Amino acid sequence: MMVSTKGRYALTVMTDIARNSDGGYVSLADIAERENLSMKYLESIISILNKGGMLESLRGKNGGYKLARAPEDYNISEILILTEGTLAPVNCIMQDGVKCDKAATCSTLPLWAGLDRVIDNYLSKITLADIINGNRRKMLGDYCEHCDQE
Amino acid sequence: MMVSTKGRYALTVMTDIARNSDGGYVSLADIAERENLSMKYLESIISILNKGGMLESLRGKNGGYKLARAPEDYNISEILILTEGTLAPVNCIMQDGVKCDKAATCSTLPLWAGLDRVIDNYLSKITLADIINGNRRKMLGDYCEHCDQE
DNA sequence: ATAAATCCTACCACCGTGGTAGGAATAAGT
DNA sequence: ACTTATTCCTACCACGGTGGTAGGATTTAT
Repeated sequence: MMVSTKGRYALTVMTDIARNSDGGYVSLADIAERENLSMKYLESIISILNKGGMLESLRGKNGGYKLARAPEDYNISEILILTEGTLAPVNCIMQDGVKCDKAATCSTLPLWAGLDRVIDNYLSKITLADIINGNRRKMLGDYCEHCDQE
Repeated sequence: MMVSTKGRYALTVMTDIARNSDGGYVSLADIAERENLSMKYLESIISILNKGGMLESLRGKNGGYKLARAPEDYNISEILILTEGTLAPVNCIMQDGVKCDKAATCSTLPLWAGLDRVIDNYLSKITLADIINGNRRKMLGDYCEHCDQE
């Protein structure tokens, strides 16, 4: 598995804030309660999002978090890369396409590089707004079972 | 990261056997030496491949392993699923598309399902023969930098 | 009989995952 | 000024998977 709870919860947090903000700050306690997740654990994840510039925060009473940009201006790839560190499907491919030292003679490298591209291409084209709006056609593409009826 | 050394080495083993077999059996010691990998560790991986029907084995002197089918009849997805257990990018999607219990109300599930499909679609269309033949166009697709010159 | 191989079981160090705990700093409302 | 609600920060920890290692039993060709 490539995306741990860190990345998944980060996305849950982002969508929760987007849905419940209406311009103001959303408190961590509210998010944790709504999403039924540990507030303490969420704290460590939201801290990454905040330091990474995905959120704006306000301390003290009535404080909380809100999105730094509009939902359509976040792509899923950047959120997951920030929280997970990398989305590379294998250890022999690092960030920014850097290869391992056996790369020159490795016959399987093009496979991993291709897989990496396919994954990043998919995730970078989907936005936070797509998730909030339930854009199933964009997320599931030709595999969407119900898109024809919708 | 989604594919550990288990899956990567499995693929290395399969390509090594395909290239060095010419109908006969290839010994584990030879594979380990050629690929510069621990023979003992490879043993545990090749055992999975063998039990999973990917290989045929012969014990005793002059024994070893050979492919059970032609290289073009293996797709990469099945090799990796056998060795890794699953290729699902997240824990909330299991094998065969089974979803978690919050699936009905989960707004991020279509994203993960879509990602899962994209990955499986890519890996199931590439064969062992493609890797051996260095079919960069198929593996790297539009991202292949050198395909135009080839 | 011997050598060369697969096969089988057991063991282990390390690190990432998925948390928990406690308190310090800050801001708003009274 | 005080209280309350909130973020922020540091430290800690159990568990399981990864990436091996070790030793021997079994099988087959020569």
